[in-house]
Amino acid sequence: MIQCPRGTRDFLPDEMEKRRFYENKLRHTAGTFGFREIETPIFEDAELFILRSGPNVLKELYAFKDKGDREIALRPEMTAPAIRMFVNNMSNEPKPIKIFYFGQCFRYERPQSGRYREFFQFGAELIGSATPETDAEVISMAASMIKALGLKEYKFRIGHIGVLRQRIADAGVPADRAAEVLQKLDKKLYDEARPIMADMGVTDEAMEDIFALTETVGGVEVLDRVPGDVGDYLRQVVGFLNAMGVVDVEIDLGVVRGLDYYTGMVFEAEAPSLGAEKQICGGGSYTLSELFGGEKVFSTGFAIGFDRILLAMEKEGQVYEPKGIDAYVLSVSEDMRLKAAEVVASLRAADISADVDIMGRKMAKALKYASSIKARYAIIVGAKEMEDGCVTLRDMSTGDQELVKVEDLPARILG
RNA sequence: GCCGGGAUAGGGUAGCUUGGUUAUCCUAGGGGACUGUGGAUCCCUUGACUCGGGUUCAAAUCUCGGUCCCGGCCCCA
Repeated sequence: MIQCPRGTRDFLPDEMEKRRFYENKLRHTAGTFGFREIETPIFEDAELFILRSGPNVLKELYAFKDKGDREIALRPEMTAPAIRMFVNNMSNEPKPIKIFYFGQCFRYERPQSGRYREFFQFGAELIGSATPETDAEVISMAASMIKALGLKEYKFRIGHIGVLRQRIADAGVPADRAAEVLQKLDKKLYDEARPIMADMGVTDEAMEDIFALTETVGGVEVLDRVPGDVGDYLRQVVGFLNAMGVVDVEIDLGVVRGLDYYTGMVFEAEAPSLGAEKQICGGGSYTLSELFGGEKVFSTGFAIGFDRILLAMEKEGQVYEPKGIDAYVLSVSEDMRLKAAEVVASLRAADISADVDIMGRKMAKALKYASSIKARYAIIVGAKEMEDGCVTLRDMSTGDQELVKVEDLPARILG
């Protein structure tokens, strides 16, 4: 027997129906914010991802040479492809550009709960604008999406990477070693950060200032402790968020996020119920386009870990009931089978989801099957009723039956 | 990449410590009892020891390795 490759999954029809249902909620929400869907290739030139994330991503990339000796990688995320698309095809479109995407991504990592090698991301990018409203718009959409999915327990945190980067640069950390320091700060490993920073010539006083900054956590009032433009900027972002009804956000200047290209506001959402892999959403403002050969353009984007958020919803007890079909047609006797085929075809033509017995089952078994596929109605095609051009319409949940003319069936079922 | 726990019909399980008939039970699938009415009952039937090597007269059981899953670490764009 051949199993799925490590870290991949099969989605059976019930699961797939559920996933589509929630995907479409996300698509719908994006639509209400004026974002439009795009699709990019599942594989790209490996260089695209290395440019974005640095050569160290290579070890977690599904990368290979194709038959034309091209270095190819399965996409590990979709921001870089989206921005590549913008640079190649959309740079002259009126700004701002609002796009979103949903699709699978691939990372060569050890799978664990909420982490797969093939996983699904929903993301959006707002390109060409750099105002507080831009950031608020994006955060607000992310928040609306989590609400639309019905997740209850989650934490939303907004920070600003620019102020932290500036502060550590001013303190004497060289640009090429900033990532090292930020990584420790992200985990609040101050004791490990101290010797590293001391080695770079950062004074104790400057260090403690920086640590205090990353400990700036709480409501909007904590921004009073952040002097200058950044404090004002984030206050404006929060102001717009409040105006749009997003109130349950926390300021946390310790939100660091991994990559160099984030320039300003950054945010994350996590679901505490998930354990080690609890981050369900992450994003921020950045510039990437110039890396891919375009002009420098400010953007704000985010991505939702679709598998994780579904897992979190499941842990909260949210269940999705498969819809089933509208009608199941069965014939009472052999000589009615052609009539049954006509009936089911007429229902389908009327845009009703309808199935018909094709196994020659007896009525009892056919009804049992209709029940198991969650048919709302069984339509019993028998010789007696057919003399008057009728069939028996049986409501599968109540057991009520009535005689209905074949031509009246669609209206009766849809009504 | 590191540490630990696992894997028995489609799903859920018993058996493993102490090797020994035809591998347990529930559920599910197919057929029948029921000749024009489902979700009940009964009967028949389908279907599994993760894979490979080793020890042994004999391995689901002991042992080694691979694969996959789960918890955690690293990483997390």
